Amino acid sequence: MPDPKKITKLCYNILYKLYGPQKWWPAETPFEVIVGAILTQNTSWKNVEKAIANVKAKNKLSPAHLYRLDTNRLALLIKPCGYYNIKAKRLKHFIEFLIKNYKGSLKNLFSNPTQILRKQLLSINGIGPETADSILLYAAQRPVFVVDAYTKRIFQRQGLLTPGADYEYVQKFFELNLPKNVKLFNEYHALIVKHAKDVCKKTPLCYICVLHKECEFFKKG
DNA sequence: GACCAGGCACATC
DNA sequence: GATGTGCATGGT
Repeated sequence: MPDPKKITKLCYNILYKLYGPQKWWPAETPFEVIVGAILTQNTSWKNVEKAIANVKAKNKLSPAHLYRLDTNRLALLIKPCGYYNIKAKRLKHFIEFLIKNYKGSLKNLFSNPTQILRKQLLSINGIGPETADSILLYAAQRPVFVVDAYTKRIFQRQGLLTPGADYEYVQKFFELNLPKNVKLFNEYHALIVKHAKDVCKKTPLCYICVLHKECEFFKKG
């Protein structure tokens, strides 16, 4: 097994060279990041865009507006992104948490240290590890590595992760082998998603795998 | 008409 | 603790 520090960095360099900066998260405000993070659970981003556009069109994209909006009406607005009934409830759960504990202010919520903040987010019904970490990285600008199905799939195929690796294990694999840097983590996760959608899915042996086999670490190994 | 998409909570064993 | 299931639309 090649040095994981070198491999994780090399992977990043290959992806960045292939696709360039991804400019994530695609949102205008931190609050929009959070809404998008909940709506994109097991859902294509295209559908989430439609749902968010509907909410914006009704001028409801703020904690105060969504707090007052009836859950069933909210569900209809976000219908295009699927699971709309459960996602309407999940959005409500987050907003009620924010209003009750932080007077509806993200700035107040984000004044917490990263680990406290993560625990608080995870305590909200409907926010699991990936959603929490997406909020931490892309809305609160914390150096937390976001793991998703793509990340596991790609790095398992390359033999860098064991098939059974759970969320925490995969996250630590990256966090321990990369410099703790918000910009790097931001770009890395975005590049993995880009790669998975563009190439990895369409070929039996994805592009990055091929490049890896040609690289010096695999030749030595 | 299958199959998948930037997960999560809950039931059951 | 591991595994199975419901949630649902829109694109390929």
